[in-house]
Amino acid sequence: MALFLSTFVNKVDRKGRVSVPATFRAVLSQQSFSGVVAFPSLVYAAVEGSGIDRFEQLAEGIDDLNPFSDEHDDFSKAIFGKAHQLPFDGEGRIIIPENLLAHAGITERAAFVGQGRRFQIWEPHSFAEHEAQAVERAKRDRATLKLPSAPRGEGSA
Amino acid sequence: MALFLSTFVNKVDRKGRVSVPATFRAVLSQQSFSGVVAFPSLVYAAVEGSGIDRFEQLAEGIDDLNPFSDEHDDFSKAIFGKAHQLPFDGEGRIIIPENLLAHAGITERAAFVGQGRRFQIWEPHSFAEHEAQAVERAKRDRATLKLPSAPRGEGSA
DNA sequence: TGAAATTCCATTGACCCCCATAGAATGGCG
DNA sequence: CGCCATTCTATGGGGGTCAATGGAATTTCA
Repeated sequence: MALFLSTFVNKVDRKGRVSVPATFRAVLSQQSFSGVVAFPSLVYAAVEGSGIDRFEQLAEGIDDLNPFSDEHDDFSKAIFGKAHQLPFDGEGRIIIPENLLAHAGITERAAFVGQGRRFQIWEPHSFAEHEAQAVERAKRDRATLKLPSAPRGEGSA
Repeated sequence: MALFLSTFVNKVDRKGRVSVPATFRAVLSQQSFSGVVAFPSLVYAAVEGSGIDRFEQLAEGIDDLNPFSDEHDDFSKAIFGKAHQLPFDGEGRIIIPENLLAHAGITERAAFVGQGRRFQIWEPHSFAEHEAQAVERAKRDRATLKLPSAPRGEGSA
């Protein structure tokens, strides 16, 4: 299994440590860096997370664009410039940096939301709100959404 | 066989365990994750189930489009964020999480309904109701149903 | 030397593995 | 053609293990 699935809400202790869900850990700790790579979401009040592998892929992708374009530069600053490598401690916990916590409004609990190849970390309440809307939109757009070949999640037989 | 066929009603024991029908198990346990991937149906009071393979395909496809677009973010949250990996125990049982049970209204019995490439899990009574209506609709729309070229006849008598 | 951060140890509660049983299905053999 | 032996599926329960969490001990760095 190499997917991030489900949503887990874990506690942030007074030292700022959070347990990364065990199933996520299983995916992450097999990669060349044993930990989480995190950066602020460009659109949400949330933290984007993934393993280092995906990040390396992303770097490659960006390099394939025009390396000297403005786009490239902006993107690099927005993502790489703000990304952090967060190593696991012995028990599989990480410490999320202050600025990321602030960006997501996280204080004592953190919701790890699986998104397939990546995941997000939210403040549980703001996630609940966002999720409700996301599900509504997904429900509405379900029929028209273009999915690459694969499983039609639902609907017709 | 690589299809989920037929309907089986199994018991949910007091620990929340349910046997997955053996024929379903045969399909699922060959995949890279030996168990069920389940998430709440967007349209029915039922649980959608499949193997991890379908999900990996889906994740890959979404990822290939635009890794950081929010175009599919709603969909990801509605599906991946609410999906659970339910591993088989030694006897081929799974534990369906509380929120999924609630979504489907399942308490002591669960109906596994084959749907070809995927399956659904229903509370038996609400399934009976749903099925009756589905049959009605099928009867009514039978004339307009189009099948893609496929071979006919044979199969089950 | 003091503060912060990292490693180590302890607790608890949920989950998973193992074993046991009954009934159904299967197959072999008289 | 029917009976018995074997296997497999569905089910129940007990105990060991691991994940999540808290705090202490030790290290690091200014």
